[in-house]
Amino acid sequence: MQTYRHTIAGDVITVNVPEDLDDLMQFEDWAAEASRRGPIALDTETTGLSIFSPGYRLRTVQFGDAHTAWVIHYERGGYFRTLVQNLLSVPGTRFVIHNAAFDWLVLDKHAGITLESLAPKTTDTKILAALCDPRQAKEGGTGTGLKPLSARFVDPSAPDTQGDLTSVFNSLGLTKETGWAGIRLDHPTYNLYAGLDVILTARLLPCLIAELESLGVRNVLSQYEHEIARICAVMQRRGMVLDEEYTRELDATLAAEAYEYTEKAARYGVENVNSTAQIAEALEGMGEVLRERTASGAVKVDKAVLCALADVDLQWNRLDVRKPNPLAVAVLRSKRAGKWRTTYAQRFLSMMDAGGRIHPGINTLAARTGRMSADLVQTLPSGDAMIRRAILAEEGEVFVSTDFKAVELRVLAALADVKRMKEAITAGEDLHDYTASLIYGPQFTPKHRKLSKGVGLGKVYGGGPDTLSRQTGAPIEDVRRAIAAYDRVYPEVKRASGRWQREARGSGMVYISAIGRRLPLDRDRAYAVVNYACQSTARDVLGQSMLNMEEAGLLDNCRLPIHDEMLASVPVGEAKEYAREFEKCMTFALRGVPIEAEAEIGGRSWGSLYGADF
DNA sequence: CCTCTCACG
DNA sequence: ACGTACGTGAGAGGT
Repeated sequence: MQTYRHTIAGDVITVNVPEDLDDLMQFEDWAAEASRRGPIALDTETTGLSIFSPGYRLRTVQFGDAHTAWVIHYERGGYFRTLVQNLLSVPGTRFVIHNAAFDWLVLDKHAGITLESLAPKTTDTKILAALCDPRQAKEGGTGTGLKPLSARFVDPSAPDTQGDLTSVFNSLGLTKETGWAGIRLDHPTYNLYAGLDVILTARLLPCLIAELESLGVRNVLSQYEHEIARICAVMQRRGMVLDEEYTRELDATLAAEAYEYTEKAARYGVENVNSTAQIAEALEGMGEVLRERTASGAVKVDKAVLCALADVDLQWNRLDVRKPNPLAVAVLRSKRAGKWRTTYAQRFLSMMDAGGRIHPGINTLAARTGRMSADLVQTLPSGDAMIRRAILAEEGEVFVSTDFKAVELRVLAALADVKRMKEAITAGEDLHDYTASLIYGPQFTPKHRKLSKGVGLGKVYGGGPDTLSRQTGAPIEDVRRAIAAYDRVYPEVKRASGRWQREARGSGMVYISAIGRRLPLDRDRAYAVVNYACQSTARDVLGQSMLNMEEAGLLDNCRLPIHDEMLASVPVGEAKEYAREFEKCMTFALRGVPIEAEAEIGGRSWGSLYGADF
């Protein structure tokens, strides 16, 4: 047995690293005893973060309580492996994990322990921490990482070992990326680090439970978040089919386009199309006047500035108000091709698993409002189907996308009890149509509706005329008229904003959402409470729908939640029936206000829902 | 590591 | 007193 001692919060703790069968039997005895006392802290060390990439390995599995950690070298196989699998399969043994979804998926994929079996036995300290304070560290919160939480609740010096391990990697000629796979399994710092993490997790649990108790956060909210985490982990494990051949062609096409326009930009003296300083200098040399500045005082050279010089709107439609500047055109095209290639095509290929699938990681509590985020696919272009075309439904299936209808506005109508909004919704009127008629009169066009949608949403979140006009492209006079009309028609919104801000000030600048979620406000932008309340409740409306989907047997079809939408893969012959089922799961009343959804049936590729013909 | 830019809801 | 859009992930440049 290798044994390490360390001090945490004044206590000497022990990290045991079993080396033979006798050591493992001691571990077994400890585990039997520890599981009777309470949940066992659990963690894994692996070769990296992309669980589904070829060659990925599970290296160690750690177990522990507040004073003792056991680092089991799973990679050695044999008894090391079977003992871990046995312990994780014992009925009734509970575990506490920090960021459980990651370890669930690692153990599911690489140790044969299904997430369906492990999730019901798990408490996730990251979820508990997010329910105490959902803010990231840079937003003024504690953050929800194990280290910052341990520093606050357990021991201020707890995070120091992290830096030690990075310097060990460096001293071995390894980096932050290669270190996890390359370091020797018996390296002392590696094992100490691995052991400390479970001890910190074990110590964090009672602190966070006490914190939640004192803040009055109900246990059902925590249980609900654990269900959502499990459901999203199932979707992440499934992943989506990548059209590899198409993606490779796309990569080549975008490379050629980027090359062509980078060359053109170079003729005007711009060596690097991503350097705003170079572009500004070259444009000014051509006689263009650049008036806009960024917050830090630099010349602003963004898409809006370049589009104006290229005589196109933000959707690249020709404006015909000036002669297009050829450098602006070249920079726009080169930057877009380059970004789309690296951020989408190449990233898809690099993240593809051995079966040709990609697995977007879902963070179920990413935003301060509780909104989820997904890596890899959250922000694929929607105006052009080229990128989404690379992602496919299952063989013999098609994509169905079911969207809520104006969910944030319906939530607002429910929360703030907005009379005319509720009447319009109940009467089956389209809220954005209604806004458009307020601004443009009954003869409004589809383009008017689109502008009105932006104005309507921006307005309720506190946007002013300038911002709303800039964001939506609607003329400023129209925006002013819309704002005046809004305040007349929906006076309850402003009143609710004031009331919610007062409530928050009375409880340490925290607004408590409809389901009891704590939403901290920034003192100097308390008006954001309207956005927080709507965004957060809309997130939980989607969360409730996801529980409904699992109940209806649709979880295996679900692929990705996207704020107000569920993307699903369904058998081509039964698409209509599935579409109705998804709509049903996303339809219910919120304080008497109907929440409704509409399914769109596409083809095999995700791009088919955005205009692609496949 | 911070800033800027750009993609989405 | 008045007015303020909100929330993400990701790549590249520059300090």
